[in-house]
Amino acid sequence: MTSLPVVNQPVHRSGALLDQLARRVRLRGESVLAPLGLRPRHLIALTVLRDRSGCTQQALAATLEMDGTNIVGLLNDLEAESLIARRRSPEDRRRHVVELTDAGVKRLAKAEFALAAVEDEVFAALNEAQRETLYSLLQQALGGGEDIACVAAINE
Amino acid sequence: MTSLPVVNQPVHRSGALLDQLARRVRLRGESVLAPLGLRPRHLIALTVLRDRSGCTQQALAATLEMDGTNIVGLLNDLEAESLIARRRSPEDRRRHVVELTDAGVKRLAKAEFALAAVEDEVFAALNEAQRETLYSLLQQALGGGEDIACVAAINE
DNA sequence: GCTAATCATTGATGCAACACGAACCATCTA
DNA sequence: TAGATGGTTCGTGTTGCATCAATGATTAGC
Repeated sequence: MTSLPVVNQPVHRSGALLDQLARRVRLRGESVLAPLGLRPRHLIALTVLRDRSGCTQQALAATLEMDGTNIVGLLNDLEAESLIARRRSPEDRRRHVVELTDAGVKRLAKAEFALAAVEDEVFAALNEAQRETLYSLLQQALGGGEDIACVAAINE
Repeated sequence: MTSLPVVNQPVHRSGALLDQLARRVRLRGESVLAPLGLRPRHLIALTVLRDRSGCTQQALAATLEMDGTNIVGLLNDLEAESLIARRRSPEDRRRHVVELTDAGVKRLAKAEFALAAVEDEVFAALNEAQRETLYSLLQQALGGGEDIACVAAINE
């Protein structure tokens, strides 16, 4: 190979940091979300569904990387409050197609608004531009991964 | 006010994304870490301790935002494998000062090396520069927060 | 049309990560 | 000397999952 001076940077694993930061958001977020009748994972599910409405439960399980049985319970919670709706898929009537309802969209917006203070606190050390950068990096990292699974599931 | 076109961006809450991405890393990381006798939270603790060796357990509890009693158990695990050492603080002999041992540093490096493949997979959609940006943003966000508590605890 | 395989659902069981409280010892502080 | 504080131990409870087993509805292979 070449004699390029391989920089050999000290690796910089983000995993632990990510975990820790997520924990902080979750801890504070829980108490903020509670009055809205939501838990962190509900919020995640709603967030995912906003972008990918019309997902199969299987595809949802894939993106959330959760067991199918747990998805059922989670959707039960959300459906009980009419935040999502399950329709049977026309092509394959075994499948349920999950969609965000208007109420769901509103509740999600409400939750995000309520979380503003929380994120301000957790991300206090970052300025506006940095937060935006962080957001788009996260979005990109997540989007690149299992997105395909969901889209494929829809299009097939 | 001015007639500047206020962009009114759609808020962009990173919380849910952060949670979701952290979950992915954790899920994959667990199986990689297991052979090393570590769990995710051990890795987090070691990571924190690398930067802030000589922390009081209280300060550690603050940064990790964990209950003091659980810190004890966590440190017991790490001490049992000689990855950390507890010394009594000279100024206040009630306090334990926690330090990373050489073995701890090595094990941590080993773990991070083992996690390379995991992060490559999870951050596949990000290039090298983006990953580095993400890392420093996370670092900055975390450092800005409870850091003070730890440093203050040491310096007082 | 009979027989798999598949999707969603329910229920049971279990584990691990905590939080929380009570009681204890050693130590510092007033 | 009395009271607060840091760490430790133990017990208890909760929650977020995974996992396994069983069922009903549907589709697909032959």
